[in-house]
Amino acid sequence: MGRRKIEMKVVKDTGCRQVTFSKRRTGLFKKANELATLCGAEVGVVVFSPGGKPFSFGQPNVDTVADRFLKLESKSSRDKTTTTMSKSKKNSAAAEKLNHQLNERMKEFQDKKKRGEELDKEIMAGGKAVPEFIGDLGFGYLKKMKRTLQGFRKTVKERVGEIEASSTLLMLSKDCRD
Amino acid sequence: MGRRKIEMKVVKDTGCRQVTFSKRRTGLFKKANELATLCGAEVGVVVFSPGGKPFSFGQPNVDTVADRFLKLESKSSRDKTTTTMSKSKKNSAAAEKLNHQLNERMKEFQDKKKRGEELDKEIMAGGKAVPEFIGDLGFGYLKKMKRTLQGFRKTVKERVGEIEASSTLLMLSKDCRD
DNA sequence: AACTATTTATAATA
DNA sequence: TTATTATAAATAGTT
Repeated sequence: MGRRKIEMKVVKDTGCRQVTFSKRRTGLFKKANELATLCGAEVGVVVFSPGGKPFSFGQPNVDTVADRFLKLESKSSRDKTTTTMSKSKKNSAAAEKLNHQLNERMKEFQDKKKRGEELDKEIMAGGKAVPEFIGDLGFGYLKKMKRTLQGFRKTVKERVGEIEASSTLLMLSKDCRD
Repeated sequence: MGRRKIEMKVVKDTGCRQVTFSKRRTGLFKKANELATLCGAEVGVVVFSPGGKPFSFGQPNVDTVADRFLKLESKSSRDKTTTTMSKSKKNSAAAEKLNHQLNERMKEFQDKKKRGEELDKEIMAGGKAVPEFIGDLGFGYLKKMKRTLQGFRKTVKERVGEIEASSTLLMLSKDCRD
């Protein structure tokens, strides 16, 4: 969207990143406002700069939207309050919750993927830089990181199994074949 | 940004407004993600459709960002980092940061995993409850969910491969064998 | 759900 | 920093 296409990774140059942050924050808020205006939707956006400075946009205002969302979340995690809902409504709500969780997880993984790529690049920088990089860390730290990575791999693998099971269940149901 | 320029007021036609809402919501979330990615910023977006359905995007996740913002009112913090670090210190710091992030995400993941298991139990409650549950959802929704699950599975599988690669790299280095 | 014709956002530049 | 401008990206109307 400019003179050149840019890679979707952190902008290295600090000054450039600052400018990009400022421009894109403005653009994001403008888009949020347009969505609210055109569709009569409530929209809340909160941005923390890398330096930790908060910026926000809200229609009708951020706090209202954030509160509404947070209350919704805490309510949906306590299903005891839904005793007056019809069964199909409850199921829909549960399904929506499941879908939301899946979306959240997908985003997490996208993020993990990206960060993993960054780590790889960092490690690989300069081709033979790996021993250097690792050399700077210390053995104790490396061992800890190794365990961390192993644990993480295990978690991911377990989760893959669970997802397989869940999705297979859903897909096995009739009327769900395309 | 389309065949014609449109007025910035609520779109009258219901169907058209629905389509606009969907397209622009997607666009807004994409922009939010780009801002977070390019600038290393935390971003949270919450949208309520005119019908009251909630949609959200968050980096690292909406609740965190929303909480941080809502609790901000009484606090202000700032930390200037030293720019005179040695290379090895910088690398250590970077690695530690990465590790910290990884740990944080693992915690998040464990939590989500637990919640997912609970949800699975809920769904499975009564043994034969699944077909019933699915019956209430509608085919269109199921198809969407199926695609979501398929996409998620693919992402997870890819990520497993990447994790393997990254951790193998680290583990291959000498002095890191226990 | 795809597909363009346009508009809009923005990366590089001044 | 602010303004300009050449391109990339988003999307309104269409199929």
